[in-house]
Amino acid sequence: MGKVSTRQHIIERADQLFYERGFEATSFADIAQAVGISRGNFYHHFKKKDDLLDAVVERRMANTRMMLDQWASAFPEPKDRIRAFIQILIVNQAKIMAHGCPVGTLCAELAKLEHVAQNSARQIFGLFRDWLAEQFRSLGRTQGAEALALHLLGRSQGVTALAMAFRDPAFVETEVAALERWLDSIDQPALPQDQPS
Amino acid sequence: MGKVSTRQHIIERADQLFYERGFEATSFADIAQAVGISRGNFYHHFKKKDDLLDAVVERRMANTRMMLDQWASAFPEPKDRIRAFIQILIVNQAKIMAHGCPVGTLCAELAKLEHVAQNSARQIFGLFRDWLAEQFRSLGRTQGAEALALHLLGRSQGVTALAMAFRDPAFVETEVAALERWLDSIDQPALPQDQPS
DNA sequence: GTCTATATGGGGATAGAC
DNA sequence: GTCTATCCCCATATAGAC
Repeated sequence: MGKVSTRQHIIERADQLFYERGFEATSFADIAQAVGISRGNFYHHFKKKDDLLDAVVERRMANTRMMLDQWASAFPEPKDRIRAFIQILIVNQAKIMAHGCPVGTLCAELAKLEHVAQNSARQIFGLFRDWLAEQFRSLGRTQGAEALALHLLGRSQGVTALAMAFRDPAFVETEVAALERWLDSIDQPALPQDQPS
Repeated sequence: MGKVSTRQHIIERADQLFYERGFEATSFADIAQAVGISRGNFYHHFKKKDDLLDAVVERRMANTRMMLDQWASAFPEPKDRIRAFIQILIVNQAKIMAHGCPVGTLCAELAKLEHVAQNSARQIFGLFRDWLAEQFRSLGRTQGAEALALHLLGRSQGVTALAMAFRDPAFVETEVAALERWLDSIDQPALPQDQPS
């Protein structure tokens, strides 16, 4: 407690800078300066930039899991849990208008670089997809749960993309309201006690 | 005719490479090689990389205008025009899964770089927004036309984002079908001959 | 207009002293 | 674990011959 390790400190700052400026555009000099260490010290903790990227992706995975667990604890109702997901767009509105979605923009950048870490980055999306699908299943949508999850994930990605381009808070709020109406309109079938055939 | 100017050739190749690899990740050496000229010759045509970016954005603007005009000529019905927009996701499916949307990914990259060309890039989105809004207005949606346009633009951006991350053709097709159902469900009010008050 | 140098700077990465 | 010093490469950009 109190003081985090230098390694952890590097990962945190790199996470932030990769998000704000992008992976490639962030140099070791940038991170070293943000952390307050020399560039040389850097290589004691991470041999290659890709190693650091792996650590950052791992951190984001862990943080995502924590956030999803927290929502699950805080909200017993699946719809409230899904609403919490939608509300990220409002809670992080300023950051999203400035730098987009951390997951989406990283995946896009790594795809263009044909970077090996593409697969790990996509798994963060996978966490959201699976968690959302679980909530839709709890709502009785046992069949199309994954499609619903991907639909919602896509809708939120679309909002972040245009939020970044146009920087219009009103657009974000309009779309969030539309998403919440969409969620409310999801029919909640009676619990299937008897399953035909 | 026949042979395009070297300048034009550079712009075309840069356009393609900026899309496939990203703006920053594409070097003059890459473009020079693709065009088949020396790096030195390059600077005869463009003093700075940013000048080339401007030219590429201008080209994309012009190409977008041409495409929209072409759709307007080919389809008299607004719904068919909007359908043509939605169908880009199918027509360019392979490229989108590999490199995303050319406009969205460029805007995202420039936003992170805090690049001055951000404003020009966003105007490409503006072309789509305004053209789509006009189609919705033709459908009788005189009030919420722009919101509908942004909604559709956002939905399509969301599809490209997840298409790039998951590379799942089935997802794209499912979402395109959903978008077409959404479009069909847009009520087409009777032409407002008498306007209250 | 096109080429071959070349200048200059920044990036990732290493060696080795403390 | 942290530092300074350094290597090497590649990027943008320039100068000047053809």
